[in-house]
Amino acid sequence: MKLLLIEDDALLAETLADVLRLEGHRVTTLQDGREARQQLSHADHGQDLILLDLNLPHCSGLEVLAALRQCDAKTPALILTARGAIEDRVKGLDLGADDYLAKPFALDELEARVRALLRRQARDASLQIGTLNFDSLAQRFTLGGEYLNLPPREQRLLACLMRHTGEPVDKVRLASEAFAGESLGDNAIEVYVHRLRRRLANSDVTLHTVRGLGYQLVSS
Amino acid sequence: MKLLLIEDDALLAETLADVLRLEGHRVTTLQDGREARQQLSHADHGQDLILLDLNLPHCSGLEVLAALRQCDAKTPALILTARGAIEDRVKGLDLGADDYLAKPFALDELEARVRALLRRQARDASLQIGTLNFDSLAQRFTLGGEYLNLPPREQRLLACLMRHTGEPVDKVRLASEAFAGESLGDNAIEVYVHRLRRRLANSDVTLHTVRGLGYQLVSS
DNA sequence: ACGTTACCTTACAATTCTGTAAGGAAGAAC
DNA sequence: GTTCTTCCTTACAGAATTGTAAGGTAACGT
Repeated sequence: MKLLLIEDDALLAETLADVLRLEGHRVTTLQDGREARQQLSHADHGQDLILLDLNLPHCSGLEVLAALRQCDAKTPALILTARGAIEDRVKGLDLGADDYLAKPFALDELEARVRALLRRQARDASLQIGTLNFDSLAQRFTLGGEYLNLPPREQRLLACLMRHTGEPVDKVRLASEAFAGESLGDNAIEVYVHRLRRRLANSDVTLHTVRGLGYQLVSS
Repeated sequence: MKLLLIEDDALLAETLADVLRLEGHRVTTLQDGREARQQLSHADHGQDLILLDLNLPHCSGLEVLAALRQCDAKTPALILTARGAIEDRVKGLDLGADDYLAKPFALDELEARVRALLRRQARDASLQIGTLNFDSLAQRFTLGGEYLNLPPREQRLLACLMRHTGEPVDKVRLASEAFAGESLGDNAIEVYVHRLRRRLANSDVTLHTVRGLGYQLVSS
């Protein structure tokens, strides 16, 4: 995931960026408010999450946020603010921030909040892995540009796996997430997996089994 | 908006509930953890936002949260927790909470956070008409609380109609939006409509035909 | 190596979905 | 009214999906 960190304290910025990189994200940092505003004032800035300090040189964080929300209501923004500045936080949330963190904060907490925001964002984005795409608006899969018509059970299975791209999903979880409220035969999921694999053959997407942990989609 | 406040301190609960009611929300309160878990462990609890104290009698707030997320990944949950219990907050966020507030907190801040969560929720609102609901996360329909399993063609037809709730959708549009890239028989859509109607019979949702303009969902 | 467990594959019958066609009903236009 | 058009309903055969069972394979622990 691509994160943009806007923070004028260079030391803090580097520390945070490192922590987030360890979590597997690509992090860009900016020190200057005006620059940030410029970069965020067109819709395709390409970021998945903005971390924004409110106290910036040249242009306050609130202004940056306002500029961001003017052209992009979707990308989540997490505000970093000095403890006690409640007013600012309230203003920030009402301006369209999704969350804030009061300095000083525990790094664990930062990570947890970033995870929470990215998880939520992942819910609405159209899911993609390799040439396999799930358009959440049209409710349809495409594979290599072609529509992929799946029976309901396989569709739910695949959608669930795509929602958890990168991590293996075990059968119990699949049963409760993808087939909630439906009766499932003994080895039903294994059979669905098998049938899905047949459809995904000759594509760049493979349904790996992670023994003991579940199934996982990977693009080769 | 309907809020559920789960907080064992009766005095605090009433204060908060009053504040939120002043903002125009309908607030229900619960004191007991076990009761809360029970009420939230089926998907159609009907709440728009859960405010959850972690320190509850009989059943911890984290358990309540886990039970909620088991059957409903959608409804935002805001955790209320004692200041300093960072561990709990991190756990809560990773369990699927959307936000937390450390006690004691300013009422302004509570209001701002509730607004932020409800605003966000409105963005990815699930489609609803009468008791018919389309959960865009789970990719599933429910009708009167029951899952409604539809064949792919009927599912696309219904999803398309729900996306245009209120306006009639004509056959050409249905063909291109719901069945893009698929060959359609002469009167195929009429047949699908007929089959869908059979399934929606005995519900509060009707599929009206607006002669010359298309089909339209209405809740009676 | 052995047994155990988890997972794979296959096959088949039962069910459900799909396309097509044909005839009927209802509204609009004349 | 009549005619035309649009939409409804029904039925049926072909196709696809689903549940189930049975036997196979591969990884794992001891």
